Amino acid sequence: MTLYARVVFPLPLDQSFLYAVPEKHRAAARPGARVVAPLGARRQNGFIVALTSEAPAAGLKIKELAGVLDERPFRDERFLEFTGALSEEFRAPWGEILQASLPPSLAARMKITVRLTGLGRERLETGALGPREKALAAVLQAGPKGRSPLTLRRKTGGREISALVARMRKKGLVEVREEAVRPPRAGGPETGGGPSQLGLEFPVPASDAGLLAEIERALDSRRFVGFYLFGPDDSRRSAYRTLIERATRGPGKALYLVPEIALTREFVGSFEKEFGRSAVVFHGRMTEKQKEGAWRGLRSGRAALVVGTRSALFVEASPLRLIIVDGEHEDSYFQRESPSYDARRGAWLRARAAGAVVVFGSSRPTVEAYDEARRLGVLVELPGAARRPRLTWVEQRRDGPLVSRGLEAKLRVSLKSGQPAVLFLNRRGYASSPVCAGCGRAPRCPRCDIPLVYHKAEDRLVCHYCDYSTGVRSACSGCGGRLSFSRPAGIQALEEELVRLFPGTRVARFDTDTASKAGEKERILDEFRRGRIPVLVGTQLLVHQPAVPQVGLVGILRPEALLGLSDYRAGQRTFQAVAAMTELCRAGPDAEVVIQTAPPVHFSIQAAAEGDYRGFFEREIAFRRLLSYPPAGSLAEVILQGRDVRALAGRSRRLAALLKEHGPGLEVLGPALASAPRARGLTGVQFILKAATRETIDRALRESLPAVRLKKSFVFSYSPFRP
DNA sequence: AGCACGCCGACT
DNA sequence: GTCGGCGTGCTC
Repeated sequence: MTLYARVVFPLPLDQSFLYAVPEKHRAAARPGARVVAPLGARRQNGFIVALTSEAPAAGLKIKELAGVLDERPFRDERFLEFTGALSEEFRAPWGEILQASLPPSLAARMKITVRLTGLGRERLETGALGPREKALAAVLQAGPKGRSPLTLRRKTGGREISALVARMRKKGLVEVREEAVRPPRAGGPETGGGPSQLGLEFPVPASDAGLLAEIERALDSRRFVGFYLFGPDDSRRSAYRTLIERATRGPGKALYLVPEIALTREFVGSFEKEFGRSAVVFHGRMTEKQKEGAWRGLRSGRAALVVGTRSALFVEASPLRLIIVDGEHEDSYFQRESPSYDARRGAWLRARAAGAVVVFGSSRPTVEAYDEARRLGVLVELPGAARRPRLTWVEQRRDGPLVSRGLEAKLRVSLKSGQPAVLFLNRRGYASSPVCAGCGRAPRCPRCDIPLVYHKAEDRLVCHYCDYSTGVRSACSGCGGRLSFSRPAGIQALEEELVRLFPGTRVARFDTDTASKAGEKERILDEFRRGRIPVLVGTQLLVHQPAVPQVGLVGILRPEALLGLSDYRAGQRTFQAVAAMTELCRAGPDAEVVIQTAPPVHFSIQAAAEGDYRGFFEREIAFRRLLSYPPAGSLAEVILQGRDVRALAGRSRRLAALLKEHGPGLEVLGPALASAPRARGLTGVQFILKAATRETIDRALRESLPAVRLKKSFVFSYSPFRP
C-alpha cells in the first residue's frame, strides 16, 4: 500500500500538495517533518502536515518526495493543529507560518550570488545584449564580484528580475551560486535554576473569586479555558505572577506576550528574583544567536517562561500550560505582512490545541474582547485605585489659536516653576481638513457613520467603506451645518506657535518626521528627562514610547481629530489614546491634565479623561450594535491589488457581483479605493463585507474569490474568544 | 514565489 | 524569420 504525504510550502499559495512517500523515507516521513519535494520544475523545501494511504483523486500527477530533512518532526502534532487553524482563519499560507516557526538553526537560509561569466563580459563589450540584459550585466561589471538578487533588483530599477536572471543563466551569461549560511550557535543569556516557589495570591472581589478558582483548577487539570483580566497594571501583574507560578510548578511552561520589545526587558527585570534565571526573552529584533539561545533554554527545560512580543507565539514551549496576552488592546499584536495573523487570536488557538489556559489582560480592553468575555462569563475584574489627576476642560474655538488662552496661562505657570510639560496633538505637519462650522466635527458617511476622507485630486469627500462621496461645500450629516476648511492645525504649526508665545524656551517635537530613527527618539526623550527641554510636543507616536517620564502638566489638544480615522474602531482608538496620554500625568495636587477640545465633547474623550472604561464601553457597544459592527456582527476587509487600474476596476466589479449573489445575510460595501495607497505602482481596491457571522463571510469568499485572479489581502474583524 | 509557455513587436 | 519583453497560468 502506498503512503502519501500532504505537504505545504513556504510560498504564497493557498494550497497543499500530495506526494508519494518512498519506502526508504517511511520512518522519518511524519507530520511536522521538513521535506524536499519536486514542485513544477524545481525542488522546494516544505513541511508534511498529514499522512494518508487513501488513493489520491484522479487527475493528479503524483510525484515522490525527494528527501526528508528531519529524523524527528521539528514540532509536535498539537503545534501543527494550531498553525493549521491559524492559517485557515487568517487565510495565511500554512507553509509560511511553519517557516516562521523554525528555530534559527533549522531555518536553512541560502545566500545567493549572481556573477558575470567571461561570455557575459564579452557580450557586454560587443553590445550583443537586450536592453534589460545589458543593464543587469553593467551593474554586475561595475560592482563587486558577486551580487545578491535583491541588490541587483534595486540597482536595475526595482522590477522583477528572476525570469531575466534565469534566462541569462541558461545562456551562460551569468553564474548563480547558492551557499548555505551556517546555522547560528547558541549564545546570549545563560539560563539556569528551576522556578522558585511563590506563595502569592492576587486580590479579587468576592464576586470574582469563583473565576479565580476556576483558572487555577483549569491549570491543575490541564483544561483549555480562556479568561480576561480587567484592571490596573499592578493588579494584573500580581495576578500573572500567581498564575505563572502555578503553571510552572512541574515541567509546565508559560508564555507571556507583551506589545512592545521594551516591555520584555521591563517584565523580566521586575520579576528577576522570581523568574530571572528561568525566563527567556524572545522578540523579532533579537539576533539569530540570541534566539537560538532562547530555544535551547526552553528545550533543555532550564527555562520555564518565555517573555516576548507577537513572534514569541511560535516558539517551542512544551508542555505548554499557560499563555498570557497583556496589553490586549494594542494593535501591535496584529501582523500585516505575510503571513498575516493576529497574535491575540493565535494565543487562543494555540492554547486550545495545547490544552492550556489563555489569559488576556488590559486596563482598557478592546470592545470586542470585553464584550465576548462578559457574555461568556470569563471576565475577571481586578480591584485597584485608578489615579485621578486633576482635569480641566478648555474650549477649543473653531477658528481660535492652536493654544488657547486657558492652556497658555497654565503653561506659563508650569514653566515658571520649572515643571516640564507634554502637549499632544495628533496631526502631522500643517494639515487642514474639512470640519463642520456648526458642530466642529469631521463629516461622516450618512450610511456607514464613519468619517469621510478628503481626496484632494477630485476635491471631494469620500467614504472608504462604501464609496459614497459628496462635495466639500455640502452640509454636515450630523447637524446640517456648512462644511469649511479648518486653519492649519498640525503639530508643526503648534511648535511654531509655542516658540512665538514663549520666546527663548526650548520646544522639542516628537513625531514621525523628527523621530523616525530609533536613536533620534531616545535622544529627544533623554534630553527631556534631564530637564533640558521644558516643553515636549508629540503626536500619538509619543504614546507608544515606554520611556516617557510622567510630568505635572499634560495638554491634550483636539483629541477629536482621532475620531477622524475612517474606521469603525475610531471611538476605541480615541479612548485608548486619550487614556494613555492622561496616564502620563504624575500624581499629586499640583499635577493637571488639560484637555482642549471643541464642544460637544465626544463620549470616548470624556470617558477616557475620567478613567471610566465602562462608561465608554456602554456607549460604544450601543453604536456598534446599531450599525452591526463587530462584536455585534462580523466584518472583513478585502483588498485587491493590481498594476493595471482598468483591469482592476473590471475585476472588482465582477467580484462585487459575485459576492452580492450571496445575499441576504451578507452586506457588500464597495468597491472603494483602498485607504492607504499601496507600495510602488500598485493600486488598491477595497471591499467591506458585513454579516452576522464569520461563517457567512467565509462561505462567500470561498465561492467568489477563486474567480478573481489578483493579489489579495484580508483583514478580518477581531474576535478573540470565538469558539 | 518561481518557472514555462505563448504571444507580440523589433531587429539580424 | 528569431529574439527579447511581458502577461498568464500552474505547481501534487
